[in-house]
Amino acid sequence: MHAAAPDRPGRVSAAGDFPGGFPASLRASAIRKSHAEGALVFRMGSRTHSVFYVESGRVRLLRFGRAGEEVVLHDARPGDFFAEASLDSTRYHCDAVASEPTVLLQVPADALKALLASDPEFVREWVGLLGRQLRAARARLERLSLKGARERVLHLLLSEGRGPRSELVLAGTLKDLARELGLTHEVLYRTLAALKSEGVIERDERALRLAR
Amino acid sequence: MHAAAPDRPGRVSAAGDFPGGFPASLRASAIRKSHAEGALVFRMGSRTHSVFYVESGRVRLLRFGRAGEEVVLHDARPGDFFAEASLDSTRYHCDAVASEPTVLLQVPADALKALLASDPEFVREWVGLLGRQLRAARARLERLSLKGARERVLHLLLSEGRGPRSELVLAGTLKDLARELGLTHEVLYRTLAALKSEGVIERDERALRLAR
DNA sequence: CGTCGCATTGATATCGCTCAAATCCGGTGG
DNA sequence: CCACCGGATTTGAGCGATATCAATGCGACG
Repeated sequence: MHAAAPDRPGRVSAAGDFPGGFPASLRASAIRKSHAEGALVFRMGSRTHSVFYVESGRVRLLRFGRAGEEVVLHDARPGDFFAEASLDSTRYHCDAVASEPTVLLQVPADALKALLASDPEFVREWVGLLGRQLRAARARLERLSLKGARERVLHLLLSEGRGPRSELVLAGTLKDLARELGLTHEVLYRTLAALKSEGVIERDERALRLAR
Repeated sequence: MHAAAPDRPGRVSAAGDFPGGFPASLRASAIRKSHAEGALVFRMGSRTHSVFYVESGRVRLLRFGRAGEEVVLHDARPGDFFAEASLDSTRYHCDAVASEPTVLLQVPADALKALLASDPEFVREWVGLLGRQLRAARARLERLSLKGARERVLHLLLSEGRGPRSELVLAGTLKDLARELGLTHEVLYRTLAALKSEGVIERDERALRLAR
């Protein structure tokens, strides 16, 4: 269920998909690039050329409805890969935008394919990475299919939290968390306040955990 | 965006994840097994031993909340793999239940790992499979993060439908579709009726499409 | 010190959920 | 052949939870 390594505390939207860090075997072909806040890393519909790894900063994968509503498909944080599923696709299927100043390692798709064809150890790492991301996406799916705000919060704690108290360290703001949970921030505030006053959870500066 | 091959019409919850069919290289190590309707293929928490391919029938991956609410994580149809993300995990993280009489090809994890370590062509197929499933899961995530019933239906048509009219052939019942969309069936019926009366969509025996 | 964004709380509106009932349809058995 | 049954499909009515609109406090930052 968990994408993160057991030695790290539970986090939200701040994965570090590759516990081992950036694979050494990819380093030679990777190009380091910096992006300013708001910069477009790639645009939906452009030809796929690379897979990316976040060294620092943050990149959001977005799609837009006709009314301009922005939907976050993925929120890549330091240690995450993104666009890794575009390997066998000819076009990017969403926009990638740096939501803060960001440094990326950009890996040409050709190099990655070559490595997959020649390095069994790397294959193992890469298949593991995709599997973890898939499980994480399905966990989020499960969470969003719950109806109530309270149930989603509790599900998040239970499935992502660490330790006997299901402690969860918040990576971003509560507004970010609200979006991750498919709620408005107002409802999340109220729900957390209610859970706290009922003695179900405890709140900390940057963490949530079950009370008992 | 699309998980299905371009030559097939858009479908819902009836993928066929592996356009090329069951990989020939896996056939030797695969075991064919039949399951009656309602049979448990594996249970959450048991040790991972195999990855599965649906020849015929249907398998649902389920998790249960404390109140017994059933959440469908995945609905595997003929041509789909499932539990493929459990390769590097030691325990299954959900239950797998045959929701109708089902024939599966069961592939021992060891055999799969061996193939990944030795057959570059198979690696390409497998990485492609995982990537498609990841994109499909994220598309569903995007859909569930939309607020209104109407928006979800339209998003489904736009993202899964085929051809100039975004035609979508329904694999199951409208109740199934409602669950896939995270709605009650009543709301889905009403929404479809409204969209139809407004001339936005057309409905067929087993298909939906944009009117225009 | 002024501004901006997050956090918080209040009031109201909206939309989907729940409960209910009627119809349709395929399948089954008498 | 027909009555009957169960499940899907529809439509209605009302409720409740979440969204929306608003206002305030607070801390960071220039």
